[in-house]
Amino acid sequence: MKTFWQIRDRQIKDQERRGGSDQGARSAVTGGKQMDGFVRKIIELMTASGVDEGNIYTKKTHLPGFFRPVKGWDIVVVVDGVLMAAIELKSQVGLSFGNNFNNRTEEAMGTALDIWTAYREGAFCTSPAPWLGYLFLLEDCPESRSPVRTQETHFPVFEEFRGASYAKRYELFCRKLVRERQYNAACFIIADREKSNSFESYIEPADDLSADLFLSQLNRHVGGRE
DNA sequence: AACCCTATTCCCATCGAAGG
DNA sequence: CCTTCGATGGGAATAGGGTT
Repeated sequence: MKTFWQIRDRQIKDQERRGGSDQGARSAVTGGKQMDGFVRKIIELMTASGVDEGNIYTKKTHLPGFFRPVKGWDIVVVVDGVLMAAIELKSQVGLSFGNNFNNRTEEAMGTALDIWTAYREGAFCTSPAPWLGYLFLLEDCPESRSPVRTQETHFPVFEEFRGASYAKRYELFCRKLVRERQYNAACFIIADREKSNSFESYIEPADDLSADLFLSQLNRHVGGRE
């Protein structure tokens, strides 16, 4: 968590120094890399449990899609030409929850549909079904915890969305991704920037979306020891 | 009328592949 | 080797509709 907030701050400073031109807090994100700390940690845990580091890729991770030619994943594990796992990491910070929630959900659903269809069409040759993971980090703040009104102009929305905050919407989304078998596991974390250095720098709102469960399932699949 | 929510579009640093 | 091109990704400006 500390790395995440540090990198955000650094990106802002870097761009100011260059005479930055991004709008608002965009400077903190256009440089990417925010999730590098999580990437490192996940790799660390996989190698510690017996996965050869040479089989874990964070660059050149493009996998074929069905609806689009390729999609680069954050982490891909390939052993002897067999696709073992692919992981996406996402984060969202700031106030524009409505539009960005919409964007992230379309993206995650689309990515899953794209790769599973490609798999069905034999894109991964003799590979058995890969393990897909989705990790989402949301800023913990009043705006992400406040209820969001739902518009029900023609038909009622599903009950679980009524009075749900964006944090709740993301939690439901992650859970549904797993239960609909779009991803094998999902991890949902919320973090308060003010507590970036404290012992309680993050919260895992749901047991079924915990980091622990996510990582142990990953390790089990890639064949490492637990 | 003020406010809130959603959809669309744009932003640009970065990286890697392709082209010269 | 250098330049160009294209894709990526988290966020916000904007517009438009609805709600209170």
